[in-house]
Amino acid sequence: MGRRPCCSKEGLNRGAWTAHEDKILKEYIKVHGEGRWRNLPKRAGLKRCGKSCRLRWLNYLRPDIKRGNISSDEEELIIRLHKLLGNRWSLIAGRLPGRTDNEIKNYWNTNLGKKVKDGNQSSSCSQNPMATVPIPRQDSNVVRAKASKCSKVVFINPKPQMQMQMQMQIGNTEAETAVMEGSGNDNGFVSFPNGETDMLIDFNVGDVCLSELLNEELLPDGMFSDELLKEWAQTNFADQDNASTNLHSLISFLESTEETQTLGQS
DNA sequence: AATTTCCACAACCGCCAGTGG
DNA sequence: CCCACTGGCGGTTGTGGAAAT
Repeated sequence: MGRRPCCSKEGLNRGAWTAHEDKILKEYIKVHGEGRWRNLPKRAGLKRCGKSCRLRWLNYLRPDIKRGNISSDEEELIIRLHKLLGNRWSLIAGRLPGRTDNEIKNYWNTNLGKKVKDGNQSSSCSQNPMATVPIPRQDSNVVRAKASKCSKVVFINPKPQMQMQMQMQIGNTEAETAVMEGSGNDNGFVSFPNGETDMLIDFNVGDVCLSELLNEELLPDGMFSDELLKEWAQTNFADQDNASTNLHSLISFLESTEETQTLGQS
């Protein structure tokens, strides 16, 4: 049994939207709100697929859309975020108010992708002697939630009293648990009192070294600041009964801060 | 001026995750 | 647990306009 298509393709308009269609869609959403995209075309009297309506609304008709003229600041931010997040356009777009994932994706594919490729074949996690996980792709330093495994911990300027053993679960089984050597507390776990240490988690998932990104000051001020990362670290490590973690938490954290920002704006 | 090539971007497609019955 | 529905995401394609020949 195959998946039911989102709509019957017969008798539907395709290709570029007309001003008239845009008007119908805008007015319908103004009255009825977003959602229920499958039924929307029929109710609104549009000869379009529901998905197409959704896309049109999200990418072009929403009132808060900012179009064209991506500034150099935005461009720089996109590059940094792409280095951190990879092709997660919706997440990147979430950090750029008024920009859509589609616009950023297109901009990357036509401009930044080439630019970055030309100008950057430099450092990689693989050059770090601590790296143990093979790197599947060399062309980008990205975090991929599905492949996330935390493989190392880096202490930057560790204070003597903060040197400790650290255990992190890097997989689902006990066999996949890594113990970071060093001196530390008895139970092998670590907590992060406010401001007590400069500690970074290195997600060597074959794609990214977070500490490398930070050391290169790739992360923009106020975006993934030290405070933000410390907050994340506390969230994920302060509970000593549950000190295991993985990269999902970072992605989730970024997404949650995004939601918070969104809520704060509205 | 006509034709070809290149580029930007809007739109489509297929897949996946979340959710509710 | 299974299944269908829905919304969302990222990759890819199609097309119109600009630039080059």
